[in-house]
Amino acid sequence: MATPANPPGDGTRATLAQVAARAGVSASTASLAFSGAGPVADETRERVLAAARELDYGGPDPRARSLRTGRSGIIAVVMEDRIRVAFRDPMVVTLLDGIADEIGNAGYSLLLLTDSLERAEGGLRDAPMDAALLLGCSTDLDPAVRVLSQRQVPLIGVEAEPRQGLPMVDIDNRAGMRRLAEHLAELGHERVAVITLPMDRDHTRGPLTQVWQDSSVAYTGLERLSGVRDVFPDAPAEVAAGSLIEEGLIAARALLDAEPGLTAIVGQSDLLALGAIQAVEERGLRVPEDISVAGFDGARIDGLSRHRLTTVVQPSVEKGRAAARLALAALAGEPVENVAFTTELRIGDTTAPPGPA
Amino acid sequence: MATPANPPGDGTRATLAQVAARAGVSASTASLAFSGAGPVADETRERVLAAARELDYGGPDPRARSLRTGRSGIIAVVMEDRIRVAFRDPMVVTLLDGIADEIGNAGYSLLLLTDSLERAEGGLRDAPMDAALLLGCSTDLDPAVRVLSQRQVPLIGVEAEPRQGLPMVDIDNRAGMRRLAEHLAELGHERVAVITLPMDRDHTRGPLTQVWQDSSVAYTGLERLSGVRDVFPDAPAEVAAGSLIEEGLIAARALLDAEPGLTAIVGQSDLLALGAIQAVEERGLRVPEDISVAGFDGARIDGLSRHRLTTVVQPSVEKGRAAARLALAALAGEPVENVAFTTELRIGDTTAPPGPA
DNA sequence: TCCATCGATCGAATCGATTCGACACCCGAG
DNA sequence: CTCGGGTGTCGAATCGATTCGATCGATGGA
Repeated sequence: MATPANPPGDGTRATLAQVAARAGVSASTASLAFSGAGPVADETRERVLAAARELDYGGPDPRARSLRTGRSGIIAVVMEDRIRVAFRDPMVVTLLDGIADEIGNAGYSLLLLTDSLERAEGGLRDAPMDAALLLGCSTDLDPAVRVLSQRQVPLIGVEAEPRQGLPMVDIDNRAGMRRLAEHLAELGHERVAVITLPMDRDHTRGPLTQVWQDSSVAYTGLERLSGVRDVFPDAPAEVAAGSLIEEGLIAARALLDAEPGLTAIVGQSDLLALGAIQAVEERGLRVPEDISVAGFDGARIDGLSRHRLTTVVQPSVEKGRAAARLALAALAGEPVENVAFTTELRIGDTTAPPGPA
Repeated sequence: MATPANPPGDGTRATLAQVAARAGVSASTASLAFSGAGPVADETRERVLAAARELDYGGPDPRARSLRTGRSGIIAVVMEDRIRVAFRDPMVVTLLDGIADEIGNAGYSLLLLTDSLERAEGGLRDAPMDAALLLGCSTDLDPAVRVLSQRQVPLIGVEAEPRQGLPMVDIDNRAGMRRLAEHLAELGHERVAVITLPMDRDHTRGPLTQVWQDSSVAYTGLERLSGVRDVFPDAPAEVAAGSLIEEGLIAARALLDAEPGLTAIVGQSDLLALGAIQAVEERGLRVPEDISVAGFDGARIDGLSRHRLTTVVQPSVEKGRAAARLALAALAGEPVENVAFTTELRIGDTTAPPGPA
């Protein structure tokens, strides 16, 4: 205590070895004192911690630790879109929340990556990570998958296209949509149209063409479409440029123009459906009396609408948790298996029997 | 090519040394071949890369690299709330987008941390990072600041309470709100009320009391309040439990009940203001004819309202970029100085002279 | 013809911890 | 009195790269 410690703020961090020296113990013992692994006398531990305090030592360097242990304590989430875009979708946010919570409880932190920018350095190629979760429904993640599996990073997919050797978390998109479609059919609807999620990376709008259906870039969107067409084989579909209210509005306008006899519109997400409601109402029509509208997700969207949307509820937070658990299992060397959640039809007040028109 | 390389998928990553050996060069040369620093003959580089391919080597291990170089390539963002909550605020999302974009361009990745959980391991205490950005307006981040400065991690604050030695990015909350209040005064308003951001960590609702104002837990909220009170010294204020539409709705109902003569409501965020509009309209009153409503942020909130909200626009993405640049500057050893952005009043159609009532 | 220079490569030290095996010591049981 | 079994501590090896200085030819100008 007489000798002045490291001049505070001299820029050079103290090392464990220095702390150990000052406490009069070996580096190994000091390490044990910090990590708690292995037996250390209380008195010794105290001395080490005191020395650390005097030297302003902030604990073992994560870099060195991770080199030695082979673990960085980081799990990455890879998204397709940039944050501003991706996070406008409440499903992405809740999913991420589930992931963060679960890995946080296990002592891991969340690294946010967007694959979009294939920069020379940084990101996918260089960032330390113990595992990665791939978000998104398109095959656009292919390059990311390649880079990361080359790095031998364990990968988990969420709503990704099924792919050899990629464990996944998914929901029954098709069955859920089929149940919704059946609900509409039972109400008596015959002319039903769909607003789909984006079908290509360019986020092109327009009527869904055969080309898109074949190229199968957007797995989730096509699955949900199939669910509706299981019941209404000829249901027309309009592709939106994003899962957003205003996109739903745009797409619904197009549908209302192109399909005169329409009695119901199904959005592939709740936001799209809300946009559709706006489109219907701006024409002076009523929901559900004149046109029924339904969505998908069960998003809790606050204050957006007077209606309680009929929708297919998916357990988004749980999906995130499950994906995180899969990653943790992979890290623990346990076997990982695909996880599938089921959805549930929630009937609100936006669907009703078709009007007399 | 005759000798079989590492059995693919044997679980053990090849090392740079093995690659070097196979290519018949030293490890140093192999390192140079990968990093591009230093002169390497083309032919040699080719041989190294070929060997890497044969051994299925995915590039230098980030853990080892970061130990040696002292850089992890990670910049952390520390938030107060959990993701699900924080990301409902569009300002947080755009801010984060700016940050991610800027640090991404510099080859860094973004680590998302919430300080809330002071777990024994993981997170603030253990995660590798080269710098950290602190988001949020309360002094609740104190423990986080302590832990991180002990670790000698360079810190940058965003909308944080001014604090000794913490470089910051901020906006002129008070001046912006003052200008908005002046706009209302010019229109002839005299009875103006405010809906404030949460004032304590518990997110307590209710009329703003002196206790809250003194404890000064919510820097941004108090600044914005001062701006209004510069013009309307006695403006009553209702504290919301979050920057959400439904919270604005709740708070505005309380204000409308408690303050009969009210002619204008100022929300401290656009979401709060939108809630206020709903509250006004659900009483059969019109905006702006009967009651004017204004917000703060200039958030682009899609499809939420028929109105164009009068608001104070802040450059949220730029704020994020600036914070990121500050962090990068700190890492480069350059001097970092506080950055302040100015806001701009945007007059929409939700403010008008007070009604004849 | 000689020496300074540059290009290409290599050896060895280093980053800061964790961890395995060994060692000394003390206790109680036989 | 001795031996087995904990405890507490230490030494040394190790994780996988980066990087500094040295070496060695070849080149080119004087």
